[in-house]
Amino acid sequence: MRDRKMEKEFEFIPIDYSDFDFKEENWIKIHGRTKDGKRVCVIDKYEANFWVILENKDWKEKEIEEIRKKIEEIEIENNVRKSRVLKTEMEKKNFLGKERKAIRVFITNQKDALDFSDKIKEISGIEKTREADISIITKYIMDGGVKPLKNYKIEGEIVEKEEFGGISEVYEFNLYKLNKKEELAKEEIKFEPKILGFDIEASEFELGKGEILMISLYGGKKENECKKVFTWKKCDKKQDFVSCFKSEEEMIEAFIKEVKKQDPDILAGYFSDGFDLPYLKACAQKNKIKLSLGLDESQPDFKRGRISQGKIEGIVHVDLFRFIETVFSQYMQSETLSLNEVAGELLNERKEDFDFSRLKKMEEDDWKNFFSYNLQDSILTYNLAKKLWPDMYEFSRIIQEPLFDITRDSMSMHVENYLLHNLKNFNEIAEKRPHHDEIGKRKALGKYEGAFVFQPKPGLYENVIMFDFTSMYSSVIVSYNLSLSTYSGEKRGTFSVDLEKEKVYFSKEKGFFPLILEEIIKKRKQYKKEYKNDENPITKARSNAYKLLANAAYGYQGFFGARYYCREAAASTAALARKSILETIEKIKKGGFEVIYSDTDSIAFLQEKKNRKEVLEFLEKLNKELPGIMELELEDFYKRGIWVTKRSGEFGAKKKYALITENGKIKIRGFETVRRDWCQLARELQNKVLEAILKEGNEKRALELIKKTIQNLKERKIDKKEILIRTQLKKPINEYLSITPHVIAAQKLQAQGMPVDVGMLIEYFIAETREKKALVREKVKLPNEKGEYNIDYYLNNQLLPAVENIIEVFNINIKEIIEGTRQKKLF
DNA sequence: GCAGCAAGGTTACC
DNA sequence: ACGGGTAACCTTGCTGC
Repeated sequence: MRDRKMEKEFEFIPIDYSDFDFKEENWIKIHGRTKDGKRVCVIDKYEANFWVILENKDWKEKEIEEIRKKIEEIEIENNVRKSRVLKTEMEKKNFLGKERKAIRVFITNQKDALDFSDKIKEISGIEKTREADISIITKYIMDGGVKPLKNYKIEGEIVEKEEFGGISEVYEFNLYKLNKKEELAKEEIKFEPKILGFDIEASEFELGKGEILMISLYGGKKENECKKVFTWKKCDKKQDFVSCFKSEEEMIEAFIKEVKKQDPDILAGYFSDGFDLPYLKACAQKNKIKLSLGLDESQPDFKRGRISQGKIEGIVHVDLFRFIETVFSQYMQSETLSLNEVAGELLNERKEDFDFSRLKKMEEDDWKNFFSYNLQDSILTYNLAKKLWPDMYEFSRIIQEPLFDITRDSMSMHVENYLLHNLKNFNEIAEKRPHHDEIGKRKALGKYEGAFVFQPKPGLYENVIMFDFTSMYSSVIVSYNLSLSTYSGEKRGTFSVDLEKEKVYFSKEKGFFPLILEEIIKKRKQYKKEYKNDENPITKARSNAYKLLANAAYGYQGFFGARYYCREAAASTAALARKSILETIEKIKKGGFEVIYSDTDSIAFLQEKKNRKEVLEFLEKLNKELPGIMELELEDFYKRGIWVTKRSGEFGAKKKYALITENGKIKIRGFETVRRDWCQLARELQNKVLEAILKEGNEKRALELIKKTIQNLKERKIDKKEILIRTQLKKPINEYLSITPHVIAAQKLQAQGMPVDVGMLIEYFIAETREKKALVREKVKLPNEKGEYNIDYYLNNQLLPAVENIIEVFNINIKEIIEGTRQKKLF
């Protein structure tokens, strides 16, 4: 029979993963492209299994046979199906670094693994079961399946229409049952995905409440291949990208048809998990049509989660907002992650303006603007997706998880998945994910001591040098072997760390977590070098992915939801990092330098009379004395630096300083200038004041700037947008115990009929009031409310606090200056 | 009624 | 439920006089 079947060999890029059950088997469906860009779907059988770890004792063969027999007899029956054990295999495995006797249990359906596991745990002699809680696709890849976005040579046979209950019938291309696969060398197939950006505009914000007014779709392999706005509202024939339809229903169907015609690999939206896609589905349902975007004609599937995840079969739906939020936000300058700001920062492109208050009285020109606005959103989304493609691609290949998950997982998940996919190199069985009660216990343990921060002496300094440790916490974990599997209750052959209340021990034998992390750090170095030799988006993304993984490893071990959570390891990492930085500070002092500041992994000190060569030689000497892979590097030489006092007390403020290099590059940390909850007026003034002082080395020009701004404020010359204060709403309005100005502003917003959601940035200003009011919140007004800004407030609560401590460095009291009585105090 | 401090709250640094 | 601790500094809210 078999030789009559069509066998074929082709090169293949796996892109999207899903699974299906057929009879008593789990199958993985992998959508992808051939080398020449044709769509194919490869299906691969997954032999569902998990592990049983036997108690640690001398086992007689007969006893084990009995246990295996008991396991093999277990059956599970639920509403959906009946499952059974297919076979068991004995293997020598490692669990948390220790050799263990383990039974691999093969079952008919991975989705029932936890149920089997529960029953098996009742058998005596069994210590625990593991890997029953790993998702089927992750487990398939862990067990040697086809890895996402790697290059393969596949030998397979065409799935005929009558096979597998007819799954190939709905497809317009071939499905192949995988017979043999071979992973090809690095990037033999140059793969550029076809991306489409999409965006909808609706009449109401609440899901499905209103109508979808228009849908835009933009992109292709090249720009402009698809450039469309679908609408059923007033159409202007002059806008050739607009297609008009008779109803919402027809518009949605035309959109689906266009997506099918374009046949993209990636459909990208911005906040589309939370808005565009579920809205589309709700409106399709309202119109009694199917949103059949999937390659198998299926509708998007919304997995439950904090925010739903919209999965489309065969096409990777990427919500760029989520990817940026979880992976990049901490490295971005943008104060919000709105499409406008993010596109501004990453692409130097902006959204178009549209006045939403026109929505109720739209005229022809308004519609024209609205269509154009809607199209621009899709263009930005497409351009962002193009820009971030190298990062998604590298993350997916390095972590070995499908694109869909890669663009949604948190950093802790990324670290965990990287570990899971590398365990086989250590013959390790994976640890389980903590249950609810375990998470509760972990959270209840409370905080442990963190980083050391040096108390700076306020002042303006010349020639400041900054050293910092490269990936400090990660290099501490690696150098001291700190992890769950190396954490030891015994003292023999161990290394000890003194924590606040206890002494903890770690084995000297290298554990898999520090070893995997060491590999990550090595690769980061290697690819950083590769990037420097060959600067392109791919080498940059590769180097960056390893950097992010290395930086997240410490947080992972201290995260209560982690499989490899180890509070002792996390606390020890912080303790040893503290010890290390304190020792280094002492050495720098002994080297004849004055240390000015230090936070966690960096040290700032004065160059004194040493030249740069001597400083670098000193750095080299320090490095030779550091343990393991720990490394200190030169961050930069600075021409000047300023540290100020706290507003309460005379001490130097931590986490607030500003530096300038010889080239005039300014680095500002912690000051109000970089805080978004201060008004623009105060931030800009502070920024200019810092710049003037750092550039000129004295306060003269800074004082002029301050006086001028205060004068403008008093003469009411300040534009409203400069005095707006923006604060994020962190929880629902009614949960606030203390009613702060931004809560009042949010209440007012709600009263105006605006949607108020957690996470929103609330804008307001402090206005003059007729009667004297004591509390700030009593003077709060929304930007669209009439009223004049409160001069007293902006002077005393915004401008002065922003510059007072900076000017104080020169022994000048700013209040006296502005009152005209200039007076220098004796120091 | 008000000073002084604690607590709540947000956003920064690394 | 989806990394950590350290720190500044705002406003409100309470206590005690």
